[in-house]
Amino acid sequence: MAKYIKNEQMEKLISLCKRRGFIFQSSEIYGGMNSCWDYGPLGVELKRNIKNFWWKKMVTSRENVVGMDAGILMHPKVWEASGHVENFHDPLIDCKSCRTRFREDKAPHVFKCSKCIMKFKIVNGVIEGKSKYTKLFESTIAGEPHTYVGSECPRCKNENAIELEGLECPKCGGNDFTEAKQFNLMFKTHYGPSEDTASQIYLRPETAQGIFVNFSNISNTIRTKLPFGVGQIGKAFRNEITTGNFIFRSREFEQMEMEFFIKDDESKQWYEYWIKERFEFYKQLGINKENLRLRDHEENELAHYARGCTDVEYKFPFGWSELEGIADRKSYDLQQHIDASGKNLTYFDQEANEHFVPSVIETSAGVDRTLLTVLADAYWDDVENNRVVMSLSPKIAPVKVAIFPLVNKDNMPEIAKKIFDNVSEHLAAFYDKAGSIGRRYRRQDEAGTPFGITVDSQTLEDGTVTLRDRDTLEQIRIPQDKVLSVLIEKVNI
RNA sequence: GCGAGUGUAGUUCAGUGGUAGAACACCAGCUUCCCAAGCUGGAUAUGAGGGUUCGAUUCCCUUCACUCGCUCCA
Repeated sequence: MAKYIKNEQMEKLISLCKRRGFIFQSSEIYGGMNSCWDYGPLGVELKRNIKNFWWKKMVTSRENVVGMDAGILMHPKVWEASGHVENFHDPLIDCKSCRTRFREDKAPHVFKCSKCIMKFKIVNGVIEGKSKYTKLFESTIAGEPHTYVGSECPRCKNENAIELEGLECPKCGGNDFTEAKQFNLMFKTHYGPSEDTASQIYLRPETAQGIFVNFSNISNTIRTKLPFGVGQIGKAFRNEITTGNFIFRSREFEQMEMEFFIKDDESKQWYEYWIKERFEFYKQLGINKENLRLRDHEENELAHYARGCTDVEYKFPFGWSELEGIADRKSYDLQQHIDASGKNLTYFDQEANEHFVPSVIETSAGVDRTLLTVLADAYWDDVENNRVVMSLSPKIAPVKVAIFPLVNKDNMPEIAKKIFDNVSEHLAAFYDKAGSIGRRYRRQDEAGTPFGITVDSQTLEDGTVTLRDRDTLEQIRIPQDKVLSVLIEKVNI
């Protein structure tokens, strides 16, 4: 039941996005493309406003952060060094009896001893059952399930005795599976017109590597000292096995990433600083803080090189989901490129007179996810007034003000148009004279336009117009020559 | 990719082996002095391809998309 209501909430939002021109399905006239989305007139403005806000907060307003824009196409060796070629795939198997598909390494592994009756099961890296033998075993062996094979039996003490009996379906308990199939998550393409294997390259699966491979270029040109950061916004591509939840997970998406280079002994302080900053960012976007939370990654969730990772999550209608990850990656990424390229990607500390590889704190956010968050958080049914409202923050609203003549006569359209011409040079504005005033207000409520200016008969007498607030419906009168300055003040709150 | 379900105007829903209908939304005109009012008129749909049939939106096949689950992550 609860699930039904949640889906209904998403469907309302998706429907509004299409109706008002925020987001359309890609290639709709050809039947649509699976989880590919296009941003319409309102969507593109909203997205651009979000990216600009991030850029301002993370790059231009900071003394020690600079920006860059790397290409989507990069040398294939970048992805070997980063570990994406090797690790960015999933071995998946299907249970033949219940047809469930899951990751081979995450399935329960059943092991037995070839010399005695010892038998045990590993589920999610933990030994099931707590006999004295399994306890003994747990303390001596750790890691991926396949590393257990060939170890000493804790019961009969025979060396090289443990072997894998088989996997067990976590759903039905069956043990007959299809062969593991590798799913590589990187998009392949060809560089140049000939499609031989030598020309095979990848679309970047993340923007971060563009920053790491340019580390020397940037640190040499900006002449700044540690700590300093490099921010980037751009498209990334992943052949995800499963996509969905509207624009939440798609194969083409946009990231806003910042790599902050530091001395390793300052990592804790900066990690905590950026977690706080990034959480604050979403609040400043106008997101209700009740719907935001931070979640520390468990030890077993962490990549082997990461010291810590914290997610910013939002409570979507489909559940709590990740918007951004803030990670302490130590010096892993630069070191990988040093090893692979043979180039010296170190930093020279004048005071200590030493070269070292900086550590890095990464903040990695999804543009599309942030946009979905903003939309989901702004949406509400104003039942009392029989309307749907998108309470977008004026900072990011696609249109800041709509300007109307109350009725389509008596010189009101001409006056309103004049105000529009003046305002639209400075703010995103919209002019509408058709239909009843209530209908025009409703349309702007759905578009998330925070303010409405209406020219009425009193304007003809004393030169004042009404200023309507989208959320409260309250109206005040202001002189028509003050419209622009009042709006600018309100939008830049 | 696998399994289950679903595809009719922009949206929500009817309906039929024989010319596809409504409500709301949309557009135009009239009207209208503040929150989806009214009047008149208008445009718009059987996801795509194939098969069976005199005739298919309806029956069959394929495909595409959507929803849920497995999985992954920004």
